[in-house]
Amino acid sequence: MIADRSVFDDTWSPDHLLHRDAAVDQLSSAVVPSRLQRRGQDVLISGPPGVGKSVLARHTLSQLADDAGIQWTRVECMGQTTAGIIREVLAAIGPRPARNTPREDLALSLRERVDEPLAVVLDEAAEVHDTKALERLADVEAISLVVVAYDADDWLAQAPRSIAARFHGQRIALDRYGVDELADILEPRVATGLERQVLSRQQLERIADDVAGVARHGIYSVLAAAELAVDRGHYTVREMDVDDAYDVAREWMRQAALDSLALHHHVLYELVREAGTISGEALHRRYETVADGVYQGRQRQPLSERSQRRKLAKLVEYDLIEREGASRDRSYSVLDEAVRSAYDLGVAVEDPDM
DNA sequence: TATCCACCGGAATTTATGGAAG
DNA sequence: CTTCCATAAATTCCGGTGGATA
Repeated sequence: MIADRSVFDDTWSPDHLLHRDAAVDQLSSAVVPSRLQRRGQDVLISGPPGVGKSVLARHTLSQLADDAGIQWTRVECMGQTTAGIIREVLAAIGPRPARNTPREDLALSLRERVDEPLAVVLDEAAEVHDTKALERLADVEAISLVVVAYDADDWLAQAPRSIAARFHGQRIALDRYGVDELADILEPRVATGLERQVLSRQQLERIADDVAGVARHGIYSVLAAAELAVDRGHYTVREMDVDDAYDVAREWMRQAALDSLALHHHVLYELVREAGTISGEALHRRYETVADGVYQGRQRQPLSERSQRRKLAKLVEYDLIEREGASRDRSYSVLDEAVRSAYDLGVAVEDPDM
C-alpha cells in the first residue's frame, strides 16, 4: 500500500508548486537582483501555520539557485540567539566559525565575506525580534531578506522602522488552501507515495475539508489513513481509516516535537501527563519528590523551580501541554495523552492518593 | 474588604563548557 | 599546558498578581 514514505516528509517538495504560481512569480522577481542593485529586494511571506510558507521559500529559491545561480540560505530562527543566526549564515557561505567567536567579530566577518548577492530566508522569524540579528543582517549590503512569519502587520510593528520600510510593497500573504486546491496538492503524493487507487479523489477532498486547508496536517493524514488501512488488513483506504487518521497525524506532529526536546522537558511532560491536570504548585512538589530517582545515574541535575517553569513554557510553545490561569490559579494539562516520552523515566505515582 | 502569602515570569547574575592564544 | 574569554544554560532576585483568610 505504501510505496515511498519520503514523499510525506516536510522536506519533500514536488516539481511544481500547485496553486502558488502568483506567489512563486512574485518571490522570484523580487529576489533576483536587477543590474542596478547590489542585492535582491526584501520579501515578507506571511500566513497561518501549515499553508506552505517555508515550502514556498525553499522551492522558489532552490529553483532560482539552479536557473539563475542565486545564492541563498535558510535559517531557523526559533530559539536562536543573535550570534547563532549570524553563525548559520556564515556557515552557509564558508567554514563554520568557532563557537566562541565574539558577536561583533561575527557581524564584522559577515560584512567582509558576503560580497555577492545573498538571499537569507529567516524562518519562524517572530523570534528574531528577541535578538539583534535582523539589524546585523540588514547592515550587510549584499544580503536581501526573505522573512517568513505568521502575521505580517504584527511582525512589521515589532521590527525597527528602518528595516520595516524595506518590505514596503514586497509582501506575500498566503491563505489556507481551498478544498479543491489542497486535494490537488495531496494527489501527486498519493500517486508517488502510495500504490495506485488506494485513495479516491473524493476521499482526498474530504481530508482537505476536514483539515481546514492546513497542508501539513492533510499530508500526514493521508499517510496515517494508509497505515491504518494496512494495519486493519484493508486493500484500499476506507472511510473508517480516514476517520481515525486525523488524530494519528496530529499525534505524530506532537510526538516529533517532544522527541526534539531534552531530558528536562521530558521529565516535566511525563509528570503532567501522569497527573492529567495539575496545578503549578503541585507540579513543583511532584518534581521535587521524583527528581532524585529520575536523575539518578544521568548526566543532568534536577532544576530549580524557575528553570522548571522555563521548560514548561517551551512545552506550551511546542503545543504539547496547555497552560491555564495566572499566578496561583495556574494549571497544566497535556494535549494528547498518547504522546509519550521515549525516555524510561519511571515517573509513575507510587501513592495514588496524592 | 483588607491583608497576607506563595506562585509567576522578567532581568540580572552565576556557572558550565569549549575553542583560541600565549 | 594554562589562561582567557565567548556563548548558553541555569539560578537568583524581585515586583506583580490573585486566591485564601479573617
